[in-house]
Amino acid sequence: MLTKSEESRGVAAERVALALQEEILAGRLAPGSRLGEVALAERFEVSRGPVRSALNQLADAGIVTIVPNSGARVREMGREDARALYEVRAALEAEAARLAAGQADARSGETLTQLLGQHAQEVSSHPQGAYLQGPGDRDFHIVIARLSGNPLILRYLTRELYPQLSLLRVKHRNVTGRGQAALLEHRRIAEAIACGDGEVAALLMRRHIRASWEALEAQLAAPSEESEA
Amino acid sequence: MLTKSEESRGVAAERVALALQEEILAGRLAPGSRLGEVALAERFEVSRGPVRSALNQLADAGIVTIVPNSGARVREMGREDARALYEVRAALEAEAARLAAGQADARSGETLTQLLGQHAQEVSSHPQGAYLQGPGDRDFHIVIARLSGNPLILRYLTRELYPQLSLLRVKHRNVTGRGQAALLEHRRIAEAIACGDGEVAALLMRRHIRASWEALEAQLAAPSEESEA
DNA sequence: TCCTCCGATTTTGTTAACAATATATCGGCC
DNA sequence: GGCCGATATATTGTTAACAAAATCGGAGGA
Repeated sequence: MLTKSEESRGVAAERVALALQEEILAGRLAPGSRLGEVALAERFEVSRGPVRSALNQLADAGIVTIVPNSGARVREMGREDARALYEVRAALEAEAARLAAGQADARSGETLTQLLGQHAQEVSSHPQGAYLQGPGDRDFHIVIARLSGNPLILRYLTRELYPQLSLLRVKHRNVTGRGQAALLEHRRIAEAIACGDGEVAALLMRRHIRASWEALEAQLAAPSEESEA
Repeated sequence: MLTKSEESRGVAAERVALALQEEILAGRLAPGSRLGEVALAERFEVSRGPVRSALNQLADAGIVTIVPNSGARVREMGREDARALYEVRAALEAEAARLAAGQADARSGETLTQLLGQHAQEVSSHPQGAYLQGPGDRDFHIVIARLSGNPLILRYLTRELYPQLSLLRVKHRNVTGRGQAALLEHRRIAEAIACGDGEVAALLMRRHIRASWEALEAQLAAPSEESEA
């Protein structure tokens, strides 16, 4: 199962899509920026065909919006978009936790506790720090999605939800910062999964993501946020 | 919010995608069939560009598989694919039910009971009949997704999960046939939503979909099913 | 008889030019 | 001076030709 095979269609298109996604998620292309096809084609030294394909991919990933006969722009996420995103995330990750618990073997719990050990180090070195932002936290959630044995969930998370979450964080730098609390919640989730208790794992995961949402929502209040109709 | 605006990109592409999806879900294009670009371009009297775009859309919807440098085929869904699909469906629709219950106003419950009244008529006219298959049952689930107030869930259901479910049913004609039971379950779900009891609504919805899965899985045992690695 | 290698053919990936649509600018009019 | 309409520009949608890759068939040899 090639990780990149699905819906790629071409080498150049893939290259452009990857590079664009990287730039958008790094914040170098601000939300709302126009993404003209000719400009992109020149920048990446390809034709407009692959650029078109790449833009469609990114539109599916949810980080650009395409208006027919008008063009593509970096997506602007409003408060309602963010809320909907976190609701879907809660549902899918809670399901992932439930399924992972159902398939818990000895190796699974070991993997999780080991991962959490690494995270504990990182958190203690950055006392009130990032944790949640980098690939650190994400790894925990992705590992659980893997353990769930459901490739569809893993695909949705990595290809749509997480890119959109990263896009959300472009506007609000250094969000969260609730590293300690998150780590503790991760521990309890891992424990429930290791015990094979799917119901508890799902419940804790749902709470964990809800807490993450509430932390973000607090920061989402002040800035000017308006989603166009 | 234009219903078709997202990720369409062009009129011809949209037309081809719609027509192809219709043919695939109607079973006229069997799973595994090759979808050569030139052949499709000639059939629809357009160039290969829109055809390519349409195939990418259908690949995102999950009803065709694209192998780079090789081509597109109508997707063949194995047992594991079906299981993963129903797991995701359970998670998303349970969440939709929960959210719908949380936003229950007077009008919502009325809409649901009215819809169920129609369904009851249909079921009684087709005693042991279809119900689940047509747009009949689907409407119930889609209405709940609408009531959830989460456009993302609605989008996933209509654009990815339900097309894939239809594709599953291509192989196994006249599946389910548990119309009476399903209708009863729908009634109880609607009741929970009308009462504003999100937890119960989510639980009942999850059970409902699990029952649907088990009915399908029973029919999935006999036929030769093998998903390529 | 089976395997391997090579070439021909078909199919996808890419490109550049053409057509249609939307956006912006400028002149006229109220 | 402000608003409306027509023209001009720029951008997307589409097409057809070109290039590269993969598949298929057959010839040659073990």
